[in-house]
Amino acid sequence: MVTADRILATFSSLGLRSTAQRGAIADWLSLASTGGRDFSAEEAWRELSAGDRPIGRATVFRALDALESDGLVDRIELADGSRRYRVCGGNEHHHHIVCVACGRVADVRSCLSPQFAGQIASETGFTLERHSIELFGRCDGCQ
Amino acid sequence: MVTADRILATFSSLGLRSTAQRGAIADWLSLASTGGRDFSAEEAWRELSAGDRPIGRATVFRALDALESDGLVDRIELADGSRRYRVCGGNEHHHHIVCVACGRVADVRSCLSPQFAGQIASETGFTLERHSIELFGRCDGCQ
DNA sequence: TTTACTGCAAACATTTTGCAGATGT
DNA sequence: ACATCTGCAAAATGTTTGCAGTAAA
Repeated sequence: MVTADRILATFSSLGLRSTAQRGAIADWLSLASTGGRDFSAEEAWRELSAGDRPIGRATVFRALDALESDGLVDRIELADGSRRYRVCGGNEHHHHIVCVACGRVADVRSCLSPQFAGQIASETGFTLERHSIELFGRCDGCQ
Repeated sequence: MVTADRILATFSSLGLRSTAQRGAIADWLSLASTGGRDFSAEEAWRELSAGDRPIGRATVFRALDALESDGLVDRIELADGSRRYRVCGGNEHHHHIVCVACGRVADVRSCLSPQFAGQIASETGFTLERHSIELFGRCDGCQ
């Protein structure tokens, strides 16, 4: 769970000013984080704008970009090509598993085994630099 | 390497008629397959249309959809969200590694270790159904 | 008072859709 | 003949950009 203050602090550490809009974004993201919720940029913008005081679409996109570059939020590219975000608090390297029934997302710490890179090298001649894994399954509630 | 005939046969096995356009698409894809090349739908359309006889954009998109549903071509969702295709001949489950320097793509047969699913289950409570892995590294020529 | 931020609306890139006419079976 | 395909152009989607005005520092 990531507090609004921490998000605000991240903005500031990126050299970005503290504005009312970023405040609203921080609040909203903190809530999303508490719920373990993932969302699209559009979705975030729509919900933020539904509130008392609307906010520009571009503002939300730009904020999300900034936070993602910092690592505070993760961008998840689903297998169908849709792009989603998730507040992961800049934790160390991890992956995500998406429930095919209810859409819930959980963090996964397990990762490629160390010998995997060696296997790749001998199989393809490539050296491995980065990887992204998207997992799909069923959460405990949906099995 | 996948022949144009095989692609045509795939169309037909999907209950799709054999048309001049699908013929041109089969030829082009077969060539791409020989070169181990990956491409976006737009790219395929542009090159196909550059030839003697232009072809409709939607036609190419629809053909690619059909072939992908059959598994003859793979859709690769890159980490930046861009979507690419690659003729993989309906081979069994595999992944892709993309060279960060030259963009070359290779097939990777290595996969998640068998105990991975168990690890996931104990860690998250999810059962694993599917996964997609995108790997990024450097090919032998670019190291 | 300076510089960054915001909102807007337009641009953008890519994909999908509806439909009338062409074409394969 | 009849159902499917095609091409077109329009709509849709989701994101980015340029710019003039607003607000933080």
